[in-house]
Amino acid sequence: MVVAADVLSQLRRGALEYCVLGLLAREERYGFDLVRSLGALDGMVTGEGTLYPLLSRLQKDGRVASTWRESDSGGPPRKYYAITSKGHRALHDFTAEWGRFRDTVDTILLEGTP
Amino acid sequence: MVVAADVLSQLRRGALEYCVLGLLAREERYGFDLVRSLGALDGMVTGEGTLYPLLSRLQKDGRVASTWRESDSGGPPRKYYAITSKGHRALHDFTAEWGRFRDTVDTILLEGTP
DNA sequence: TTGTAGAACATCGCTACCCGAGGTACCTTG
DNA sequence: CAAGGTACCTCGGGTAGCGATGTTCTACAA
Repeated sequence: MVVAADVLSQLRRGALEYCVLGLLAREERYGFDLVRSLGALDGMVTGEGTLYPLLSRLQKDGRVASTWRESDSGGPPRKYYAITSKGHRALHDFTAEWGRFRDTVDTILLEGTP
Repeated sequence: MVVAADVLSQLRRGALEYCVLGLLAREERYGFDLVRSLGALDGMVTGEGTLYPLLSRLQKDGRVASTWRESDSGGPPRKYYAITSKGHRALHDFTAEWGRFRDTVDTILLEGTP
């Protein structure tokens, strides 16, 4: 029963998807690289079993587009993902939702533990 | 396919539990009242089908304790929930986790959409 | 040449939990 | 007594994160 890990696992739900879009909004990325990047961020530890299905979902919904490209440093080819205009719109909408949600949670937590 | 509602539904996961603890940290509450209070908060719309199982879980884990009390304005008896010391500790720990998680998401979203 | 290691992709089954729908009991009011 | 609001609860479905596992490709060492 690893408490903190489980708590974060639930917190990531819904947000992780848009964090990936946020990273892709800056530059193209391939899946394995995203796993490592997210793993380095506080509270965003993920594995491939999470990210690959997530990326498939994003592509299926047209929020990202992918292109295969050879690795520049050996190894198997990489699948690069780029955000689409639909993805940009989704990210924009989520950012607004997130702001409201975040403020609500902050208010409840801070007023609850004075 | 109601987009915003689904997004929020996922976001609430994990956080809702501690928002309830946060509300209970201020004063005792009964379930139905919590449903109405949360419904009035931005991004926290919930139903009884969400809240009652959640309260049962909290009690099972010893983070809240309940006492039946008669209604002071007619109607069926109410089950009042109070936060326990274990609940306070859990809330405290989560608040720290939440702070880190929130900042990480904020950073990614803001840097992604300049 | 073989084999070992790492990079990079993918899928499967498990689990947690949010949610709508439905159900029961209590009390007041007409 | 019937109707409606209050307040409790349960069930089934769906979604998404996660560990385990598998596959392919390249580089490099023995």
